[in-house]
Amino acid sequence: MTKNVRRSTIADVARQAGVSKATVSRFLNHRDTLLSPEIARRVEAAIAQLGYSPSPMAQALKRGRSRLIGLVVADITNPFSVAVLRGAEQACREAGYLVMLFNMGNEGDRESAGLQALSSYKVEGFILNTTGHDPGAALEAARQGKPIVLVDRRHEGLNVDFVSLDNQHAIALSCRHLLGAGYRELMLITEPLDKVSARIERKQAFHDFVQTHADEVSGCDVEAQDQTGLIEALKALRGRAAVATTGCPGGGVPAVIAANAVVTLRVIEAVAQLGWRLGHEIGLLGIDDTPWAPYIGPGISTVAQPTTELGRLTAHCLIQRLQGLDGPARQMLLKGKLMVRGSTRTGRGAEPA
Amino acid sequence: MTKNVRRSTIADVARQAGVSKATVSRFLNHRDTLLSPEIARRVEAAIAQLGYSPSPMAQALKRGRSRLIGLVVADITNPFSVAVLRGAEQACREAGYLVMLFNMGNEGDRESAGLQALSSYKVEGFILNTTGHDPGAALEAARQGKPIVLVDRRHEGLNVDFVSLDNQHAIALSCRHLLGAGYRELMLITEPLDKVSARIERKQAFHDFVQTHADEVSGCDVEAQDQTGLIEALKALRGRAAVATTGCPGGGVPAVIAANAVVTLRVIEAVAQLGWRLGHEIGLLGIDDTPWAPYIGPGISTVAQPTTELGRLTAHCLIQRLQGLDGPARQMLLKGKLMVRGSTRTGRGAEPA
DNA sequence: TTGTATGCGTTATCAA
DNA sequence: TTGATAACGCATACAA
Repeated sequence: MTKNVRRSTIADVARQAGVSKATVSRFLNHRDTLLSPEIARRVEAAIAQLGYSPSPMAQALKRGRSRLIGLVVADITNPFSVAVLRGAEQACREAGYLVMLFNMGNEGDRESAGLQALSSYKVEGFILNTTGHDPGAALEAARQGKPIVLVDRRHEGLNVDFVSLDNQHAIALSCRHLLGAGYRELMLITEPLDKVSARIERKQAFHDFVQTHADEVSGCDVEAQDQTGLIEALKALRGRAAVATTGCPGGGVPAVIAANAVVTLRVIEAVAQLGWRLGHEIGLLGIDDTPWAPYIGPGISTVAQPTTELGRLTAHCLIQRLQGLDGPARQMLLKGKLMVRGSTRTGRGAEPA
Repeated sequence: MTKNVRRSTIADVARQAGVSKATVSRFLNHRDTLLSPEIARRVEAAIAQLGYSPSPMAQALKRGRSRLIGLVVADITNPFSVAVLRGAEQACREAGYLVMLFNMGNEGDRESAGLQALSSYKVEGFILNTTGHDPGAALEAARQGKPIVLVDRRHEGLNVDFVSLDNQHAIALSCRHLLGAGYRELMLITEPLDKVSARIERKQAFHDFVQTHADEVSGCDVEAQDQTGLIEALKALRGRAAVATTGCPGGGVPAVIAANAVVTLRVIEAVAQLGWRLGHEIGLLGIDDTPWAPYIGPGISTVAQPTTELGRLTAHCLIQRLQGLDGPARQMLLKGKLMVRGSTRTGRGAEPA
């Protein structure tokens, strides 16, 4: 009713229960040991009556720990980041942690600033989905023994738990599917590598596959900068495919693997501009499933990442470390799932339109 | 080099500068008044040497303020929420605030839990994008004088600053466009209203428009629950349109307004299942622009919300309140922007395929 | 203009 | 088993 709504403190509880603050604190933190049942009851009642709950701030000041987890993400615009964030936030919350968010908005050099800001709030650990271009503060945090878990992107020089899609597997899965669908001329399109580990790994995996299947396919890759470059690359690809594989089933139709959802959309745009039809003049398979993938043209084939799982797993790793788990850095790679749709249905078994 | 990396405190600075802690604190907080230049220099040097920065936690404990802003969002899965979050986080960061995130994952009854968790960290104010089904804690916070700003969704009984798309304008814009394109039979499809103000307002605005233009159009609305219900509604709509407007230019083609991006996707799916072509057998206009809208079928016409702006504006409102701005609750409605694409190009002036 | 002392809400170290 | 009491890092009323 009145205006004075000061949250009750440990002192209030102590007074109400007729004991000392120390006793209340003990009840809270070491309930099991050292407590006469009678006093315990009184304290418990007082806490209930006053609706008391300890101030995390004061606890943080005293203990140096805060029940806070810092989450810094390179670009919250990226739907993949959001999906991970979602899983991680949920898992943290369930474990009694709150998430402090720092979004770098793709300014790679602000990473240290973010970590420091978060550090000053005594976050207990970090989940990082960043480039690692600005690793100073991360190394510092690691050195101080603050647990860090990386999602999706490794940092070189930072040997900590790492959770990610199994990129090797995802690419192999994609390539095998395209092979099975009759495509013989493949191209991987990624954003500029820019030292982002996921991009590098996907490209490497693609190279590996093409190398070990050199008798069946040929492949190349492009780092898509601008839309005109992308269009040129696609034209060149189709030229090669026509020459190389005339007579094959599927008649010289090439296929593109888009290394993430952003690229997928750009390829879709380019193909539209060229007036080609997905699944006819060109095959397309995108890494990252999206809600709209089924409805573009004949449907876009994708490899779906288990995004929420990735987020949850990341949080769990961190929380285990927070609870004292020791041991070498772990690496947890989750498998992607192939979603076959119309954009890769040309070729063997399908009649060209 | 060594392991002991204790952040330096105000006491360290004081010792280093040969002054008292109080003096250092004064330098930090009241630099302008009360300071001999000589001492100021010494303190400043010491701070620089030690790389000192104050602990926000300790400050929060002392002042009751924390440079923290609590952001609670109904469902971070929703791209619109993310876009707003992005703008808000950015603006907060620029103003020296950090964001604590609480995602309710669409569990409407956890709102109070979120506010309380955030409150205990002494966040200075709240940005809410929630249903308001569980308003207890919000009312409590407001009563305590903690500023709250609502985005996109009003809470009844909570008379605070509110930032949103101008729903009335967006719907009128949509309707006028459809009218101009020759559509005469309109239908608004929303998610179940569920007391969500944005949905209610859009529906109301639609009714208003239809009423005041009763001589030109007829319209109805549907709350889409499941996919089969949606399909039935679409069939019925097309039936009505065929009967009502034979002979009209555009020949009895109806149009649908999808009240948000989620609904848009569901309509797209339903239309695909019916084997209709967007822009031919049916018109479609969605509220919320998305990166994929141009590439579905002939392109989906949309009304784009200025999402980042909404987020930034929301944060600015809150920060103004934090800086002491008084006065009645404000309402800031931003205009949406019409993006015309192929899904609404049938009708007058366009020849049916 | 500067320093001393106190308290913010906890936890932890001592005695009792 | 419990209770004073001293920190944690900072801001401020008061004294100097």
